[in-house]
Amino acid sequence: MEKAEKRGRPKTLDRERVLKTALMQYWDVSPTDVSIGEICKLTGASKPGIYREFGSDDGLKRAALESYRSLALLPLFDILKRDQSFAAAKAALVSFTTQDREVIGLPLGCLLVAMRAQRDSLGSATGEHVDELRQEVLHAYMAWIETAKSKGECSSQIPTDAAALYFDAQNGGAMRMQKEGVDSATIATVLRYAFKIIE
Amino acid sequence: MEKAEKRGRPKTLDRERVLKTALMQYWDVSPTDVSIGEICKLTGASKPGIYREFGSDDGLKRAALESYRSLALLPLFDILKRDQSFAAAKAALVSFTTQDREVIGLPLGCLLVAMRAQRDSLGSATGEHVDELRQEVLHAYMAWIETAKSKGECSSQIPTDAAALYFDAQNGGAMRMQKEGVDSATIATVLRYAFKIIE
DNA sequence: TTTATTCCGTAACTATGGGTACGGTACGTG
DNA sequence: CACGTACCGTACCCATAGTTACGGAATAAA
Repeated sequence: MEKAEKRGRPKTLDRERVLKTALMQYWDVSPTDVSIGEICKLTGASKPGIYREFGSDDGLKRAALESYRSLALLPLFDILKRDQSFAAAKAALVSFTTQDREVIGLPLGCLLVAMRAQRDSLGSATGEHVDELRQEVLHAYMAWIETAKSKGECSSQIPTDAAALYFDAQNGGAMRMQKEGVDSATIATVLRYAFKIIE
Repeated sequence: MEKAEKRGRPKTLDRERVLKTALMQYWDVSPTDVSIGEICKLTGASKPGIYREFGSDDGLKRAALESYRSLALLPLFDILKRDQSFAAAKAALVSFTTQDREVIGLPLGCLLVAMRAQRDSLGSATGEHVDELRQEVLHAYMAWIETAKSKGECSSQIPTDAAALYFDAQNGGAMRMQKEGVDSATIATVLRYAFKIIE
């Protein structure tokens, strides 16, 4: 229904493989310390091949970040949107954040957190997408908190936007600790204390 | 007593100026996005001059970080060591963290936080100093918390090391928000909520 | 089989940045 | 005034990384 026999030389570049490899490298190493050449070595692709597919280094990073959204951000949004008590959601956040990454084969830390820290060293397309995702995350927290407030499960004392920044900061702190080698149990302890405050 | 008239051509390189310029650039821009050449342009020094004085890029960064300790970390330690109530210290931390940087002529954010985020891209001397300062910060928090516990101003429920990580994470989050443009009032609100939890 | 088409990948180009070789210069000393 | 000393800075080296020019190869259509 789609792979109609096209003219010309067949494409051999494995887009998915390049994209996944780039994502994992950016995530595991650092978005600014992985070169196109490195991705080529790891995937067997050629540099012009990658440029044809993604346009530029910026384009590849942007595409990888978009993949990251599907892979790591959507599950977070899912927890926040799920119909459950505020306390249950907070507990789910703690487990989600501190789950054993090795078991699921994903790197430590958070790519969005890393990219935010290097916002100014990124290309424009990637940088702007970072901003968009950050807004999306904050909006998700806000919607969640508003719901909790309306159900009376969360004090209306704290402004919703400040609370969203607070939760986002806690998550960012946890991701950083994870990357720096703090054990999951300690991170979970810290998070549970952090999440007690808003209730 | 010291500046005995030495033989040879007099030194013209202004060490303090280079050091201060480097510190401010690393702090304001990013420790990994400021080249030696840039420092030269800004100070009028020559590259070999800087290499003679600091040995390497790593040496200059390390020296700048040490300056940062005196300038920005010591005041923090001072607050934590001061003989005051736990609540007063927390309030002092909030004001210290959210003080108007423009007034005192210092960049936004925290150089140590930025360097921790790029730990692996730094030279060995700088990287190791980052680790040392991080330990020093955590120890300062721990000593402070232990004192508060002994005075009964802080619950002994939470493990001291987790509490130290918690305070450090809050400070890091605040520094990041500041750098991303969140206004001081909002940051202060977030911090006050964060600091309520431990009491 | 020829042609149009589409993608391939080697081998460059260019810019940046850490680092230094080396001839020169400004002093005190004899 | 010549000599030793200590620092100066131009001009270069070299590695890395983003990017592309270009000749070639593989396919469908004519």
